[in-house]
Amino acid sequence: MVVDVDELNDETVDRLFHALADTTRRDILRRCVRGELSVSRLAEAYPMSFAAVQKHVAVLERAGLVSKQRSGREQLVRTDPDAVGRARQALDELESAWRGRVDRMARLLAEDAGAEEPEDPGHQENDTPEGPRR
Amino acid sequence: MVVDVDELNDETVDRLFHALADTTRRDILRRCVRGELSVSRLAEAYPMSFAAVQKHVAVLERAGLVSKQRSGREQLVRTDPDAVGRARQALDELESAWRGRVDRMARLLAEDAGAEEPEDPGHQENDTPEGPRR
DNA sequence: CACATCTACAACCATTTGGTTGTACGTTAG
DNA sequence: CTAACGTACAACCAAATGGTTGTAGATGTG
Repeated sequence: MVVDVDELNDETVDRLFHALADTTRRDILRRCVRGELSVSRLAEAYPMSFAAVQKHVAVLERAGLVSKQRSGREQLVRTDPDAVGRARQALDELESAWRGRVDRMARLLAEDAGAEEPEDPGHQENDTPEGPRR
Repeated sequence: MVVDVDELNDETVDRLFHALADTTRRDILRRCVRGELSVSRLAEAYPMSFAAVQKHVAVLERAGLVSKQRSGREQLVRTDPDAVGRARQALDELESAWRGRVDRMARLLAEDAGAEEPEDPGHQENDTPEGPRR
């Protein structure tokens, strides 16, 4: 769903996967899919304090997985339908390296190509091996 | 293929996404796709110590994303082609929550149903707060 | 109005994470 | 055999994470 051409930079993907790497947060995502829920309503479902759930929602929000909308004194949380699409895209970019999706693959492989290539879109790499230690 | 009916429990998905939530580790995955690399070879590519890279590889290994195979005095790392498939499956399970229903109508219905403890088809209903631990 | 709710946020604490250095051990090269 | 290499692992450290409690500000309700 209109998720394709975006460039997902490292920080974005970091936040995305980090947000997904917690059972409680994934459960919050599932709950807020079928309808907006207030934070306090959410908090009732988990064996932790309101503040803790608030923090989890904040993590999801910074990752772009949910958004909050004020309604009176409540803050309604709803998951962004395109969000999982972004995570999927990040996986696609990984998977394409060996699943043969040629279009993205070229750029990903170009970063190294077995020898030394000046282009390094993904990661800072020591073209001059300055010695890993120290 | 060969990725379908597996049960992905919470811990597994936690480890999977956590392993993916780091730029260096994702880069290691990409590098080890095109061929096995020894850990020390990998370590040359990053501005950190050998031991640090070793730890990253260990995280990827516990997540099932790579496997190591001894070859002489070297330990060759290669990524598991099915691994990203497992991550994708975890996303599928999230996405199916709102892929399987007509979005806007679902939200309208959910406003109502959500107010009275809806059954939770497809996931562990957490209405009894005993939920995820860490 | 008084009061209960819902939220925001700060301060604090224990554990984990991501990095370091140092040491030990097996394996290959000279 | 000796030396260099590749690895494993322990000990240590700073910072982030995930949780707590407490306080305070808006907002709805009697």
